Amino acid sequence: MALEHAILVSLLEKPGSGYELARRFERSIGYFWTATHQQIYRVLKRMESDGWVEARDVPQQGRPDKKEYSVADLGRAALSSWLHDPIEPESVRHDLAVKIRGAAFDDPAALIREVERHRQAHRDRLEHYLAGEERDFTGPEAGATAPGAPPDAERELQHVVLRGGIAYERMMIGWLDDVLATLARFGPGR
Amino acid sequence: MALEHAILVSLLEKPGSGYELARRFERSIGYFWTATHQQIYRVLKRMESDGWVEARDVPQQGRPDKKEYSVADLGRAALSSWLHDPIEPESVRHDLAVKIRGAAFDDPAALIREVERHRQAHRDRLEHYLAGEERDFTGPEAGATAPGAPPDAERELQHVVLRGGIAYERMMIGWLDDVLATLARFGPGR
DNA sequence: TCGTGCTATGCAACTCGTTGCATAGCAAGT
DNA sequence: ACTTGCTATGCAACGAGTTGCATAGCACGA
Repeated sequence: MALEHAILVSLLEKPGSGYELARRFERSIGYFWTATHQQIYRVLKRMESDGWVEARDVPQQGRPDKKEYSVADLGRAALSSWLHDPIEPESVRHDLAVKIRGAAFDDPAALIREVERHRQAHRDRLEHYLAGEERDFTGPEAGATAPGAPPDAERELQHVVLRGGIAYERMMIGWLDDVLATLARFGPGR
Repeated sequence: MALEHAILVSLLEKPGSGYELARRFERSIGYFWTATHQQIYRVLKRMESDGWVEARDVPQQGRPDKKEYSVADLGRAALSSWLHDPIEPESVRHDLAVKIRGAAFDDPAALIREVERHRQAHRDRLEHYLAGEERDFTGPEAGATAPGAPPDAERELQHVVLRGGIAYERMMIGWLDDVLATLARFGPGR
């Protein structure tokens, strides 16, 4: 399980509340990990009772109070130990691939719309990633780090992960084009 | 949930026992879906009691008997209805990406070996996929289907899914090279 | 004959993740 | 006054998926 570790990384990058974490998991962290607020609150609670993180009540004006979490020494140690443990390469789960093979026993042409919808979703994500790259990772050349910005290593590693997301979306778009061309060959000739 | 649907597709391609299904999930179906024998047995049982599949006892010589499952009408209908329902594009989970961003708070150089291990695993899978493609999808040209072989649509759709696996592995290898180059920049200069 | 290993099926306990629902403060529009 | 919507946290129940263990037949080699 890596959710706790994803939370540790995110809190090290910047402390925040459960709610804030949930929103990050819809954006930058969401490039490679997803979680609902439920799961985040539950895991945060466990992490707090394990001494991995510490909570601090922060009153806010115009909004409900929040609990701001930050990483404790035990959490840093746990992360470090996990980083040094080897993990297995992830196994894949593609509903869409099941559908594509299943289409052989139904109407292949009926799947075209669905595949087009997925292609569009991946195009949207790609645009979103590219906009984020433009915003966060272009501009001041190496060395000229803006004040308050994260140090070089952190920035560079965030960037390479984002490039992974971009490569993934580009690959998917190309493959879905291949799928569409294949499905088209069975639509009319059926 | 698509496990039941993945099982339906696999049984339509060829009837088989729970054990045989588990092995297919380690090979061709495993390109895009994984499941342990536990899950398969449990789901098969539910599917049988729902009337989606039918079991037939098959005595074997030199081996324990097996229960061979095949798809019933209700199962075919359930698959068809699922195929016509839209699904959400899958969300991603990459432990390795968590580690890479986490490396900013530890020793980036220590991650190099792990990334190299993953790169090798993806190279192995790519080789495996390419061998499968060579074996199953080259040779007799379109139209000249061998006797007993699955019909054109089934074959073509299996092939396009395999091409997806190949594209995925190639993308991963390329990205992991990018990751290694990035990590290398922080190893010596740390 | 004893261990190893493959086929074949299954139970029990657990963790992970999702969904539905509930609460509560405050802002802004109608 | 009422509704809508955002921040913020949480419970309860369920379903999906993993892990450890157990059983049993048979083959094969040391």
